[in-house]
Amino acid sequence: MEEKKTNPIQVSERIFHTIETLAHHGPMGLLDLSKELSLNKTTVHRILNSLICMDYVRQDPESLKYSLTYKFCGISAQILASNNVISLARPHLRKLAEQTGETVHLVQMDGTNAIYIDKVEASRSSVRLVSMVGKAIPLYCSGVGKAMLADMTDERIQSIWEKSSIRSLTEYTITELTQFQKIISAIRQNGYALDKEENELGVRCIAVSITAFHGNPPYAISVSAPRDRMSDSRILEIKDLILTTKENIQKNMGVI
Amino acid sequence: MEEKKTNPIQVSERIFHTIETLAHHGPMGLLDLSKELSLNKTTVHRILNSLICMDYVRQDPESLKYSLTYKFCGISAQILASNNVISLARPHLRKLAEQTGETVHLVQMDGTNAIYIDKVEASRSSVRLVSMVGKAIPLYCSGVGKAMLADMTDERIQSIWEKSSIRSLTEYTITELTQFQKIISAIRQNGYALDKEENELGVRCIAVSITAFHGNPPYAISVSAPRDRMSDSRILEIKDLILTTKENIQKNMGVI
DNA sequence: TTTGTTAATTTCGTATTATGAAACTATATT
DNA sequence: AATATAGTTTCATAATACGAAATTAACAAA
Repeated sequence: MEEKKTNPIQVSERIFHTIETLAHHGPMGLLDLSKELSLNKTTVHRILNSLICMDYVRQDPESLKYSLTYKFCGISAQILASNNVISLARPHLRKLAEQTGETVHLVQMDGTNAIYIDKVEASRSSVRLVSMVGKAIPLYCSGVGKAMLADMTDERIQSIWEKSSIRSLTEYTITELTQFQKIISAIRQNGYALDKEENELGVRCIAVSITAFHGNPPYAISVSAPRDRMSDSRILEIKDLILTTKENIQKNMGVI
Repeated sequence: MEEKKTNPIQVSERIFHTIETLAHHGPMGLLDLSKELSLNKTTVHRILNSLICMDYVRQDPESLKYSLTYKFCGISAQILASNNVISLARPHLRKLAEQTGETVHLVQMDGTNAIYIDKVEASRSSVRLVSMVGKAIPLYCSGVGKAMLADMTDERIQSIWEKSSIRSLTEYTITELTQFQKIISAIRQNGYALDKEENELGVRCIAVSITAFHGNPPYAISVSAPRDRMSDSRILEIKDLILTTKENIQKNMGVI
């Protein structure tokens, strides 16, 4: 039984709760915030002023509401810029997006989630959620997640399955381990994974893992499209393109 | 004389210094970090553990080095997603990128800086810095910055000029206020601003402001390209396209 | 104008909390 | 075996963050 250590700095916990709440709700007033956080309003006021001092929060002089500044985006940009896998994979993702005419994603495994670290939108693709980059998606219900899991041992997969909080996101989400294991074997045979509206209704995607080298975490790429543009026959076309892209990226990364 | 209030929470200051240092340096060991921050190593260790508790920092079990997690990118993504100007402008930026074949940026004014809040790369454009989004650039030495400044009063411009820390980033950077004011008048006449390698050698760009409505901050868009592809005659071609884009975005935003 | 209401801000005595010197552990190096 | 280097843990104490209460500000109703 894993027991999470308690946070050694009380304010730290409170500061980041404040930040996360602001990120989630958008601009908020002091009282709303303190109610939401179950903290004394003085405490929240002090925290906000501290964040304002450092330019992470700003208060609108009109409405007096507090909100996060783009300084967080600056930190995010630095983190992403230091990831050379992104710049390495980028040209290949572009080519794939052009070939398929659909949106292409690059994700990195992180705990029980996959995190979108890059995306290339094809010009004809429909407008989807802006700036997915940074968003997390559970491994068990995403094409990219399953593609990465298929590279791991069955024990590892089961351990991750148990740590995940399995929920039906759509009527197609797989929530039984035995069924999931069958799908994993299929992925191992085919070399690619599918997501048929398991995560979001109306969206299908095809994904392959990128075999990482030495200390790197697992990566995966995917091509996503509305169901109507992603028939079973279309999947077979894209399959070849995405597998070639995988080969090219791995060659470029120095994987044999 | 503006005196910055001292931070009302000591740890808060220290926590964000730690985060910023990690963002800048990448993975670091405890002693390196504590030297860099001029803090007791126990203090830094406690801060890091607090951040690890909340999953903002991870320690590599091999090298024992600490680094930031993608959780910051998640916060950044939420901030950007809540900005409806981005999704509103996106289709127009795409069209412009396609028409020009060059990289198009959307920025938002923030203090004495412009912040990149979106970008669309054209397929043929050369690979530049990955994920600029979130990065800040000074107003005085960027096309987008000058485009936004030209919309303001001369007093406001001077006040921002004085607050900025003017430095020559390249041999073409303008560092004299009188010369700068002449350029601003030219922008007001032409309706667009230029950046001829004032910010980065070899890169030229053409920019226009987006007139914002009610409480919104100023925005601007730009087309950037290597000097070779951005001759004076090419600028005249792009000028018409970017001015039309400006009109279209403003119509779409409800500005008359 | 006065009264009531709601929300943000400031003050200040005090309990709590973060601090950091020192001790400890682990690993590598001479 | 001794020395060096880096990370981790402990604990008495000084410093800090806490929050109840008072204050200010803006607005609405009587």
